[in-house]
Amino acid sequence: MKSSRITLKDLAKDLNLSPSTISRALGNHPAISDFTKKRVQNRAEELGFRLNSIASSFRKKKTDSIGIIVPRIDIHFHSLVISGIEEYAYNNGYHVTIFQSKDLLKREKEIAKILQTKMVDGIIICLSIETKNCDHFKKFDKLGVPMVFYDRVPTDFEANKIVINDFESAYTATEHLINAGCKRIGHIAGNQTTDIFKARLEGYKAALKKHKLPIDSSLILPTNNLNYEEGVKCAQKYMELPELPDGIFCANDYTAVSIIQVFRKAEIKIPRQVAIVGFSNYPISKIIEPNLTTINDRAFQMGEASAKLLIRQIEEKNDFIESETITLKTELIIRESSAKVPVTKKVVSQK
Amino acid sequence: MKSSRITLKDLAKDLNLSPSTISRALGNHPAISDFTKKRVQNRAEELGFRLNSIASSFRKKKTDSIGIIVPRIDIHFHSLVISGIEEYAYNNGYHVTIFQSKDLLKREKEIAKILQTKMVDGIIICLSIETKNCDHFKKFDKLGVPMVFYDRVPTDFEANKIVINDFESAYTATEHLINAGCKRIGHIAGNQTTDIFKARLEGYKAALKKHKLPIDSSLILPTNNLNYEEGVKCAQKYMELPELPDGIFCANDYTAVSIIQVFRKAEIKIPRQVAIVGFSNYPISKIIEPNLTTINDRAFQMGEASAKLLIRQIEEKNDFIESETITLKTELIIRESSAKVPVTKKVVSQK
DNA sequence: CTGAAAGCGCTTACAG
DNA sequence: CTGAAAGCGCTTACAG
Repeated sequence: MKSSRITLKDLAKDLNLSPSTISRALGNHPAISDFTKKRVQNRAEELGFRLNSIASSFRKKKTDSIGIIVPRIDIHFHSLVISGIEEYAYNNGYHVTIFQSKDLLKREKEIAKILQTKMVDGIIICLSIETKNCDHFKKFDKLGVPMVFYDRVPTDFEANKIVINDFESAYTATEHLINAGCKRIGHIAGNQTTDIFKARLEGYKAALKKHKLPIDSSLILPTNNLNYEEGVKCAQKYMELPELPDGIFCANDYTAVSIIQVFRKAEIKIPRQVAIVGFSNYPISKIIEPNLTTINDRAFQMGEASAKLLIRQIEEKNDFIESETITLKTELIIRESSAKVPVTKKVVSQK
Repeated sequence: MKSSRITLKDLAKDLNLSPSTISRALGNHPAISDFTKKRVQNRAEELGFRLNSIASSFRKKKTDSIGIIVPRIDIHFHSLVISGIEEYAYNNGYHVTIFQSKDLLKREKEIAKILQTKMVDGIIICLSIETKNCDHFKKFDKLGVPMVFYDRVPTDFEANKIVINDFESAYTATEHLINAGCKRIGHIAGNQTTDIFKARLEGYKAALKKHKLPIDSSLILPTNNLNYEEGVKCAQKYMELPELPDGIFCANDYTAVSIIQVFRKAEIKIPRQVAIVGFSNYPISKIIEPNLTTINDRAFQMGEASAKLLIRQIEEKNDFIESETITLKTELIIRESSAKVPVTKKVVSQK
């Protein structure tokens, strides 16, 4: 059934040339005459010859493939990152193979083992939420396979990282609320075992301190996953307080949206009574009413930057660089949900 | 820098066994004694030996890899499908390599050529919006590489397809509006060069006919991409009519959401004055107020089914089957946006 | 139950 | 500018 493919040798026989010459002609080797190249390339096209890139990879010890490990593909943030990776990789002759850890350490370890056999040229990873140490990735260092981590990155070992400045972003978001006139600012915090959410909480606190506002722990509500349902619960907790906050910085957009909806049902005016700022610039932030002020976390660019750094490391093999960390500039997108006084639409870039 | 990997031959020498035996022991071949297997496997683990699966694929002419071509990874529907594919593939020993056509025929053709060299065992494809014929995929048939198409599938040649019944789903959605008491039902139609959107329009018309309601072409609004902005324009067009429709079946959720928002701003009551039904069960359909009645299009299951069918075809090589088409059951999820008379939450499965 | 040998389809250092 | 030859790291049909 599987009709046998034409090999490079077949093509060589057909053209009365050696396999060496065919290989070089197809690879556009400078030593081959233009006449021969044209002849070979035309005939290859005619016969529908396709190089067996597995054989080629095997011989060259280079697969032109990048392994990606993400918690889940269907989380919008990760799908944007993957899209950015694929785009950059494609334009540079690489292809991407994707694995989902499902946020399980066990599965992440399994995938790491599989990737060691797949001979990928490099790996891009967002750690699972369960991952506390990166021993299972150390083998890649030994094998000389470069790795780049994004978003949830390791703290226990030197590694290439693409991150945003969560502290600064949170600081900027909180300061924006302060500038809008808020005095009692709450924070819906992400899981405090994860560094990025710790940093967002710290940024929030720092902004309050800077502006001499008290840090009121009753206004800081912890969550596990920052999902919509947890947001609803947080909104209810705020409503049970003797006094509502007048601004809330949420560690992501889902909780921000749920707060808006619960408050609106309770006839609490947004932004007049409570101004809201989210984090991530999810599509819903442009649709929810009022539109949500939020932080653009550069998901697509994070993917591009990850792929770019990884491919550079694959191709340069610069022995003097131990690791690189690239911090992307975020952007505060100001929309209606924080406009205590009506503002014209504007954007504040984090410096 | 790249420390040389341990090969199977090294392991053989270390254990004083032949490479044949090592290969069989690692592959759990029945002819090898349990004692030898244990010895080999333990020593492999000790030395951190990892089989070079490129060499193995090359030799076996089997890569255990599936190529995926989607328009874009960051469209939620596709990210769910990919997630379903990855999940099923992973559990069955395959990995997935993803390419984005960006809805460009030119790029889709490029990717098809690349995949011919990559020696993938099979391919899953959602056609680009520009694709009118599938000549660029015919080569895979010749090479004996199975293909499965989902969602946007070819009509010009026999192929394995995973689809939903768009006609029936649209019929069910429209009939639901009729049962809710609507008499003047509009439809926001998708690009009519795409079969699935043609089918949704036909299903809508068929339901009206069945219930002896007139088909009023002024209520059928065409769009190109069914995006939010087009939805806004459609809403405005409806408002310019001498009389509003009392129900609208939208070919996707984005346009449904935009209609809801524009109408609400104009103080048009939903669902009392106009009932709305969407299509796809996007996350936003649960968040928008009122919650959106919609069709669950089984994106994740579509991915699972695609992978399952593909892997079956890869492994069975049944020469008697020309092609298979699997139609997934959709589900009408009834929420507030269509509740002319208040209903308790329920779900109607398409039979 | 184990081994020797051939070979998968390329690429590349070497030679001319 | 082109070719002969070796070999990448496995697997498997064949032999014992």
